[in-house]
Amino acid sequence: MNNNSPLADNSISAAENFATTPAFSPLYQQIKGLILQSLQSGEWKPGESIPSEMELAARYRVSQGTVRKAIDELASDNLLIRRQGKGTFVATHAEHHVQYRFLKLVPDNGNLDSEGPAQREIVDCKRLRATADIARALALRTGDAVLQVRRVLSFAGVPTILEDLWLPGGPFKGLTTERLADYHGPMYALFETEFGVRMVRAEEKIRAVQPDPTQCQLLQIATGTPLLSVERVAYTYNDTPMELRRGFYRTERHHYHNALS
Amino acid sequence: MNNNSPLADNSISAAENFATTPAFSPLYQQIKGLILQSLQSGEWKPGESIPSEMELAARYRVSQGTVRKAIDELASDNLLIRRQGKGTFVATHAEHHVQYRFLKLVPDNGNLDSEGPAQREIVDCKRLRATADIARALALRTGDAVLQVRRVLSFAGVPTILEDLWLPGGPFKGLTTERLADYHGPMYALFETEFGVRMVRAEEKIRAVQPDPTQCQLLQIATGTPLLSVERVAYTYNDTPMELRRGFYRTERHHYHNALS
DNA sequence: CAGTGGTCTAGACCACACT
DNA sequence: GTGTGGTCTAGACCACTGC
Repeated sequence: MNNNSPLADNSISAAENFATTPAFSPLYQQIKGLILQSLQSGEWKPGESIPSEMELAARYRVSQGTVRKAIDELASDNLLIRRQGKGTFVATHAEHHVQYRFLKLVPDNGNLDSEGPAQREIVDCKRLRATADIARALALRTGDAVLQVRRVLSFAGVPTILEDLWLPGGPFKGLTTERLADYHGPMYALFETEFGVRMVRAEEKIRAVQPDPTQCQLLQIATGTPLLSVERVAYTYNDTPMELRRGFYRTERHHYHNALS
Repeated sequence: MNNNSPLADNSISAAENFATTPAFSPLYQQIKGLILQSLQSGEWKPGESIPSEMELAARYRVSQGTVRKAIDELASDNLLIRRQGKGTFVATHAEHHVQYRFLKLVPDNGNLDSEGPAQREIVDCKRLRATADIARALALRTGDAVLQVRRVLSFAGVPTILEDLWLPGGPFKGLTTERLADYHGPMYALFETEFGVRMVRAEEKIRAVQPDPTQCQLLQIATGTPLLSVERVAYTYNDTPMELRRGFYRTERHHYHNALS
């Protein structure tokens, strides 16, 4: 038996796998896991192309079709991007056409691009110790070091979003106000290039809230204007939470858009 | 050439199709369209099973793999549901485990089921003529007959959602307050069984708003309590809008949950 | 047991992008 | 032209369901 195979013994041939594996896992799922490992380890970096289907098939000693199915799933999870004739690429937040991948706020007329580039103003950035609820969200312990960032996003000159972010201190060691302020582009793109942290998915909890005085001042709104509260936890690979974000959106001329199916 | 084929001439064989079609459309996409037609025409009804992959392959004169890919896409669009060993079924809103398929409001602790069954109270139901904005949303003309429904949903006895719905008069001829009030279950399930209208996807625009006095009274809230405004347009097959719904959600103990990827 | 969907393979050929 | 992903086929066998 060929123990040099990158796959576990039970997967060297499909037939063996099917016949003998107790907790059955399809070959393509195992391939998917191996590809995921390579993404995680940084073997293939965001924006780069991964090896061709034929190469991967040879590497994993399976048919092209099996690799294809693995890649298909990763592509539908938005971890990879297929481009016919060119190759398969690692998804990134740094490309212009996916600028606002996780931002679902859109103008009532048109789209965010039609309002020109967003102005990003860093209000504050400091290190502190995690409170209980922040620690829980980030899978840390209470008192662990975290980074807190407050910023305001404006569209067409109108302050529209106020956000507080909390990041785990470890992975984001070295992040400063200056570094944030100097960077013009999606924050998640900076996280990728500077800290090797790729946000892969997120969950949001949305509420309607009354603003407090500070929020009113930063967003330049009257005290009676209700705000959309958007609490997001963003995850890297392996469902590891890497960011807690509390956003407050003005919704007089914008709305949060969601497609259901 | 076999003109009795259910497929267009350019699709009788894959080779011909590939070689000669000007606006190239993959075979499996065409099959997908044909299956969609059968769903739309009611040949296969919600909850029923469709023919097996082998049968469909014979019917459309393609390989099982091609049918499979067509069904795969329809299943990922939530139009069909595959069950290994049993068959492929037409999706429906009438099954218990998909009760709240389009409702994204969940309790801060637990899920909607943990709060017991929702109480649905029909406040109002009347026919009227479409205003300009309602007509636009439903692809009707201003002044066309529409049905307006107002209802309140309560969870654990607490009124939580106030909704106004507008439905096109034609497809929903015969819908009355009584019929709605007597039906205990998801409204979209009633639409399926009584009117043959299957909601397939929807889009929502979400805002934070200040409630008006009527809303305060129906939801039993203080005038200062901000509400989540959720405006939904729901579509049947062919992207035909079939419902406009304006919901107002209380978010003191619930939140709108959204997963991003 | 038979019938269904699910996985895997091997091979052919097409569409697209680059050079 | 060469190499990439995309489509299609035919056949084998596995896993799950229900008779």
